[in-house]
Formats: sequence, structure tokens, C-alpha cells
Amino acid sequence: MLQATLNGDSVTGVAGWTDPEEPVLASATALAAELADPIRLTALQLLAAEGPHTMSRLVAALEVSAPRLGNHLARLRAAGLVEVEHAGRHAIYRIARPGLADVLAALSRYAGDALPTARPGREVTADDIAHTCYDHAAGRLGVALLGHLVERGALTAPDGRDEELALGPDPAALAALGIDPAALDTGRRKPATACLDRIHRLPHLGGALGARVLDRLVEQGLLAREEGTRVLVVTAAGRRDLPRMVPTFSV
Amino acid sequence: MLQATLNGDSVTGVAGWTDPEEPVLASATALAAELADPIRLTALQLLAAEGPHTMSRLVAALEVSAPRLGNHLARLRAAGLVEVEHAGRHAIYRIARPGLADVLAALSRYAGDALPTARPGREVTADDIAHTCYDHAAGRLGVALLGHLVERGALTAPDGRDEELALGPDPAALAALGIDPAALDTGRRKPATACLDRIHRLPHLGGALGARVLDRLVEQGLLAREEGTRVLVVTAAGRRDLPRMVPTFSV
DNA sequence: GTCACCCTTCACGAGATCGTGAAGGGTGAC
DNA sequence: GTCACCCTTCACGATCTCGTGAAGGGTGAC
Repeated sequence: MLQATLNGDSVTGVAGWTDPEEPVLASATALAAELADPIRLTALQLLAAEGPHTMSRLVAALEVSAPRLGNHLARLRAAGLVEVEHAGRHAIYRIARPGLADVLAALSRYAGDALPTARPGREVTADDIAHTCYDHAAGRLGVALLGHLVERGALTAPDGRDEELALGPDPAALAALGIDPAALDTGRRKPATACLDRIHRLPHLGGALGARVLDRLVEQGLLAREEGTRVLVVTAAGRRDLPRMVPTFSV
Repeated sequence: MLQATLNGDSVTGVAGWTDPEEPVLASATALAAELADPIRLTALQLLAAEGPHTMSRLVAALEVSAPRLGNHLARLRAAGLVEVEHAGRHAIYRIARPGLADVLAALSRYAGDALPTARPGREVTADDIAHTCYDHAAGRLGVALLGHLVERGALTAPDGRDEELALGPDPAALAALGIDPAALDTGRRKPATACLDRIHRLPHLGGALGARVLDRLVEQGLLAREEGTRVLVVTAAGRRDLPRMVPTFSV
């Protein structure tokens, strides 16, 4: 029988701290093991940020063979991280539990912060800070923007269950950007979506709302589109005002 | 050359989503791989919650052989997750970057929530909800209590850099519990420490402050110590008032 | 019915990971 | 100096993981 001490109390017959049978520990290491593969992690990040995907859409996005992805998805299903719904001959995968988005976000944030800043060929570029993704802003700015709007209650956080983001209880943060969500002309587009940032591996704001926000920032002279590229240049005014408007964004 | 599309923009010659060379992706999967082992994860959780430990203290706590732990710590050092400081013949390990605590907390929270609730021999017990750890409260209540005090700005979050927790800018949440931190008689004890909860794998409040809080809750009739065991019984009054006092705590 | 297509599973070989046991370096006590 | 002690490293065998290729089941188009 084991004998150990825990903060002065003796705990007899209790399994050790590292007993792989400990339920929370086993569950945590199993989860970490699922995240420790580029394909599985990217698939989960895509599903968590952008909502359900069919198998074939994932195959195209990840550029891997179907059996290879299928094996990984089978693992993720067995681990209870994703769920499948079959529609005809298509298989629609989605995140099983919304809470996973928090884990993925924490992981990506740490991974981004922990990067040795000036790697060969990987120094911080203007592109890294802000660039367009279709017609909305991506990069550090796009990620910070979505985080800001979610934190202020203007939008609900992406949790991978749905394709679109719902408006939150308090539109003040959107109003502060000069946007009235009720007056948004969405056309046939989804009003607000999350879109996985390719560099930072965190969701940024897309959809009609994302496009409108970018237009406003350009109108206000805070950002400038660079002709022929996808780079968004932060103007002098933007360098002054953006960190005030979006507190988690710097430079 | 690769050809892919990203939200309508064609991106030519860009490495795929799952390219293991992508810096943030590589960093994230490497981190997850380090967390995917019971010994490494527990060591990191201990260091993040309770601050620096010597190698021998970790060996005793984890109940593993020295070479086995040494191999794991060498990995963690190579991955940049922990740092060593040599003091005489002792090696003092600590978390390298405070942000890791957030990742570990997110992982443990998801792992705890994702548990199939009624496992054989692992149903939710009174012990699970609240029990003593030395002279302070652990279990779900102890964890929620520390989280609440940190969120309200009464304490700083444990980040593994220090052995004790500093007081935060706003003591109101402590005052609401009937405690004046300035009047705390610490004796030779540390005023406030974090202590890793064995079941939930999240830090709870220890030290003189933790003991004082538990005393107050018992005085107020919200908790009752069970004679001869470490169980803390939530009284009828506690069931009514505790969720109001500590919003993240239920039942 | 026939076919193309989407998805899943299986088995095998290459590769990586992990724990043990043994050995070695450096420190402090005596 | 001698010794006990703390920590680290190394090498090897057992074990697990992963990707490929092939095969098979089910669906919808024609």
C-alpha cells in the first residue's frame, strides 16, 4: 500500500499524483495527446473556429489523403472530441463540447507568445500584424478585434457548434466602432462568422460584419490597403488610436 | 508548388495548414506533446500552482525514480517550459513562462467537465465537493474560491514563479467574506499560497489566508467539519448562500 | 442496374517514445 | 581527503504511434 504525505496530512492507500487511473489526469493527458499532432490540431482548430465541416472539405483544406484524415478523425471520435452526423454520403464533423475552444485558444496563445521572436525568415512582418482575408481583417489585429467584441458582449464567442456568430447582449463595443449591427446590409452573406487565422491559429471576425468593420477602419484612416497585396498598413493615426479602441492590440 | 484557396483568395506557394514548419502550429503541437504524459503534466501542474520545487521534492511528491523524472525534466527544459537554477547540490525547477498556467487550467477544466459523470467507483462524492487539505478547503469549493478571489482582484493568480500569492488591488471580495487581510495573523506561515488540488488538478487557496477563510465559513455555519475525516459538509445554509458568495461554485 | 463518389476500416512496416539500470560529475558534511 | 548525497546522462529493449496501400460499405446520379 502506498504511503505519502500531502501538505502534512498523511494519505494512506491513495493512488499517487501521477497514477494514470486518476480520472481528471487521464482525461487531460488523453486530450493533450490528441492535440499533439499537426493534422488533428488543425482540424480541431478549424472546426472550433468556423463550425461544422464535411470530411471532404477538411480533406481539401488540410491537403491530406482521405484515409490519413479518416484515421485521425476516428481517433478524435473515440476520444469524444468530435461528433459526426451523416447526411447522404457526406459526413459532417463538429466539435463535441463547446469548451474545447477555450483549450485550443489557450494553447495557440501560449504557442504564439512563446515563439522565439526573430527566427530565420520568420521575423514579425506587417503581414503578421494585419492583412486582409477575403474582405475582412486578419492577423493580430483581426484576432484582437474578435476577442475584444466577444469580451465586451457584442458577439458570442465561436465554439464550433454553429457556422455563424450570434450578436451578444451589449452592442456598445460595435457602436464605438461606428457600426449599427441592425443597419448592416448582409446581402446573401452570413452576418458574422469566425474564421481561423492561418498564422496565429486563433479565430478572427469574418462575414458581413467583418467586412463592415474593415471598411470603417479604412474610412477613418486607421488602416490603408496596400495595392496589389493583402497587407493592411497601420497608419500613424491607427498606431495612435487602435490600441485605445482594441486594448489587446499593440502596434 | 502548392495551390490552395483560403476564403476565396487564392494563396499560391504557401505551405499548407498542417505544414509542421508553421511556427505557431509546431510550437502548439510540441507543447501538447509535453503535456501528454502523466508525470510531465503533474510536474508542470505542481510547479505552476505551488511555485518552484527542487528535484528531490518533485521525486517525493510524484513517487517516481530520479532518472525517470530527470529524463522528463530534461525534455521539459529542452522544450523551454521549465527552467533550472542550481543551488549547491540541489536543482530548483520553475515554470519558464507564467502564461503556461492558463494552458494548464484550461486543460484541467475541460478534462474535469468532460468526465463521464458516473464512472464505476468514481461518482461525485461529498469529498469531491469540499474537503480539507491541511487546514484549508480543497475540492470544487476550494478551487472556485481561489478563482473567485483572483477574478475579483483580491489576489493575484498563481503563475508558478513565486511561492506565495500577492494581494490584488481590490480587497472587496475578501471583505465580503468577512476577512480583513491586513488584520491576518500569519504567524510564521505564508500569508497566501496556492496548492494543487489532487482531484481537480487546479490550484486552491492555502496558507494563513486559506485557513482563515475556512474558519469563517465554518463559523458562519455554511460548512461543517466531519469528525475523523477530511470531508467538509455543505450545510443547508451553505447550499443556499455559497453559490451566491462564490458564483462559480454550485452544490 | 451500373457507376462514380464519399467515407471508413484494416494490416503492415517504419519510426518515435518511454522506463530501467548503470555510470559519472559535482557539492557539501565530516 | 573521504564519503554520502543530489542530479544528470546514456544505451538498450519493449512498446506504442503513424502513414500508406488496399479493400469494402453505403449513397446518389443516370
